[in-house]
Amino acid sequence: MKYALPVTRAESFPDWYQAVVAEADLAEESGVRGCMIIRPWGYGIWQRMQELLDRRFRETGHENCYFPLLIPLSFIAKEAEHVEGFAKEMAVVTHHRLKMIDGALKPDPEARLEEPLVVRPTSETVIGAAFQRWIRSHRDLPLLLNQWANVVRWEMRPRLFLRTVEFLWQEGHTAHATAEEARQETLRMLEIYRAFAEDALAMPVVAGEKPPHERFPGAESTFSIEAMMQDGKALQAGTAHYLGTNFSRAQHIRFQTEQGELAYAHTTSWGVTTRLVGGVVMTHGDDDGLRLPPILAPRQIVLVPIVRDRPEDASVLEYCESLAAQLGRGAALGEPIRALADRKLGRPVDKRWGWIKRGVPIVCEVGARDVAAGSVTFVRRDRARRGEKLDFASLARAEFLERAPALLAEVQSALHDDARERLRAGIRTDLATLAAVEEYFRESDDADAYRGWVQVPWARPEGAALDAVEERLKALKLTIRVAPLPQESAAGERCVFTGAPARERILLARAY
RNA sequence: CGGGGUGUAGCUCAGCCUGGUAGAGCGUUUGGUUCGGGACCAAAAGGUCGCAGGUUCAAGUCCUGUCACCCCGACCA
Repeated sequence: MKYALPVTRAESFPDWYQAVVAEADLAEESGVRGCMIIRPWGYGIWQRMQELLDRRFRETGHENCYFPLLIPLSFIAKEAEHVEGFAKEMAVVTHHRLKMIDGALKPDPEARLEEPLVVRPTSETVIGAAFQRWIRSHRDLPLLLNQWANVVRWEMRPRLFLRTVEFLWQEGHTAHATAEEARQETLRMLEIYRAFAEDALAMPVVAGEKPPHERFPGAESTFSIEAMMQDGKALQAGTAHYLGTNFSRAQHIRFQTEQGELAYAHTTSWGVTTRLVGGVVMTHGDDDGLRLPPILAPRQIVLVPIVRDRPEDASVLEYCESLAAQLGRGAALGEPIRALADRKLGRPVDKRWGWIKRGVPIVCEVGARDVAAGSVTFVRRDRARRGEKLDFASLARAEFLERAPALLAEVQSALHDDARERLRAGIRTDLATLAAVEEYFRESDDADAYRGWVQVPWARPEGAALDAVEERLKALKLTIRVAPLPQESAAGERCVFTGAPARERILLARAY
């Protein structure tokens, strides 16, 4: 069987991932380690994510703003755990001028900055400094901000979209009068991420709380949504942190309460990144390339005119253009349909496979026969093949126009259903002992064999006991993903690590 | 930062051991045949061999230095 990609998922999942990113025109290496060029199709997907999320943020009272890329070193130094967490991966600006020295362009020693600036790895500290000035009274709270920005973390092992040195994200930062309100905000944003992943990305996730050693540096508690990729690994797809008063104490974010007393504000931060694009690839992609949920697809229906340098070409092109325009006046999934008549020069077969690989939900071919018959021939990308061949269907033009919204909705829910079933089937809950877990994950002949996740009872060990747990998990390349929310009672169960009475259940998985 | 690699045409790579006229496939362009389920034939264009030194009559090839990137570990959205 011949597929559109040079490598299948079964042959090598990592190679397959790279092939999709390249063949679907999502992104490419830039020549600077860890920094990627996001191509128009990949950026279009990110922009759709931005549009959909930004709407939800604004609906919940958040305002967008923008803070600087460069942060004084002294700002970062204020929160001790924060420094420790990020110090090792910081890009630092030390000079402001270049000079020709011995024939080479180098930083001018005379132009050394008095205080080095770091390229933001996240913005808690700069935004906190502004909060400190803006928040004086309980009337200034809550303060609900968000920014869309790029950040830099000097990661050791970059992979396109999944872990890049520079990445795009949104970071929300809020300040509240009480711990309770800040905790609610944290959970509210977690829920927005969960619903967005499920509804827009058709990517099923488990939302929950991270164990202490996986917390954001400086956070009181960290929550995340975790998605299961087709190789069984977990991908952290969004995080929300309750920061308590850690940052406000470090940065003197204080206000006068209604009673006139001085109190520290409780802050939160939350974010999702361009990693989500990689998550969509590894959730929905198949051996013919990307498959995009229609809500996310920059183009939902693409019409490929079958032209062959013949007089009838003009009527074919006109048929495509008018069909695309008509589709665009219709609506699907709550928005106008995004249709495109692909008039670019080039061979129709190449264009067709290009759109298949890019994951367009419905790819149409319109030739002279369709024009004559008044019909539309199309492939649903979510189930593109019948046997070895593309599964083309044909409908009368009017019928296609009428059915298009339903077809797109069907593709959206079919992708979601498939992924949801995979997540459900991929979580083992019946491994009652650590030995059973170890056996399950033990390296076999095929080290990358699909293993999925394991849910086990957990007593929340701390200190040395937690370190011991970490060490055992590390040997299996496992991590604790989250304690899923909402938690059912774990009463009567025993922690698989310590044997102590369980307090909750946690998910173990290999992770990206 | 430790270990292992790779830099040669737009892309993927061969050539290096054993120094002697710069190569292949894909892609691109042109012409022709074919053409609604990734067609075929022919021709053409395209490279200061990562960079800097050195050895030599002669360096892509040997030596030294340097830079970049990739893979495996520690780190991570």
